[in-house]
Amino acid sequence: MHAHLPDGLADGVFPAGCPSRTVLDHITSKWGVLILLSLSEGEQRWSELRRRAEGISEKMLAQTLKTLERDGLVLRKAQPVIPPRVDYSLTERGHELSDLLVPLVTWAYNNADDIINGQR
Amino acid sequence: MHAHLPDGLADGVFPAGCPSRTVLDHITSKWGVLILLSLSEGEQRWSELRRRAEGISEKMLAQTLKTLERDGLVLRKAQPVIPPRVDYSLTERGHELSDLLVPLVTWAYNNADDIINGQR
DNA sequence: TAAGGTACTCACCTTTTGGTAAGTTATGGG
DNA sequence: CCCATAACTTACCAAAAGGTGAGTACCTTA
Repeated sequence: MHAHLPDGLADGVFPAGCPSRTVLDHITSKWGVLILLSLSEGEQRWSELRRRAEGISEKMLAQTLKTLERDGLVLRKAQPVIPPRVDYSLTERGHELSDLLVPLVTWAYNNADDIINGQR
Repeated sequence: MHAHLPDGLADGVFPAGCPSRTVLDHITSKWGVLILLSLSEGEQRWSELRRRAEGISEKMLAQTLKTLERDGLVLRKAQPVIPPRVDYSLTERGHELSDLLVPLVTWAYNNADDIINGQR
């Protein structure tokens, strides 16, 4: 009936030093989720990402993009022009992930009001 | 081909004060995810949760469980016995959510090594 | 009488996270 | 000559998250 955890986590124990903990932290970080989701709609420039992930600071945008790029989830294409132009997009792996993230965020979006107002 | 965002988020903008931001923060919090996942395997006691979400402190366990309970995702059943016995389980809404969280964590678990070692 | 078990809470302190404002780069346009 | 532009980086500071160790409750068992 319900989804179940992979064998390695079957007993529900999540080892503290496990790489999956680190990855989970990256992909569930506040700004990480928002950027991944934004990019799931297509390639975008730095300034566009800033606008779409409303409230993010330049510092956090840079930091988050670097982490996602190192993780092979986001691709950075810089054009050697002045003023600079940099396009960000999801890698194949990033798409795999965002396909799982989208239903989650959609659920959060649909249930947010009920949850915050303490209904049901 | 790819999953897409709900209409309210169609332009990829996530309003800063939006309730869905708050909910997203709760359900993607480091310990929140782990507890939700652990409970997806069935009802558990406080001490069992402590053990399974390896590394969590009592303070964070209490705090996280309170948030999840307030959000209507986790049910707290306290039995009036000494020593105390409290059982935690997912609500229906909690199950809906964990069904979306499980594939995400499974993906993270399967890809963690490649991501951390910078492969692909 | 004293210790043990369970599920907490609290006060205090450290660590991490994140914001702000300034600086950087190189070129084209006025 | 100088300002605007885009995509950053840096230093500094404030805020939030989180750890530690102690304390609490109450009954049961030794």
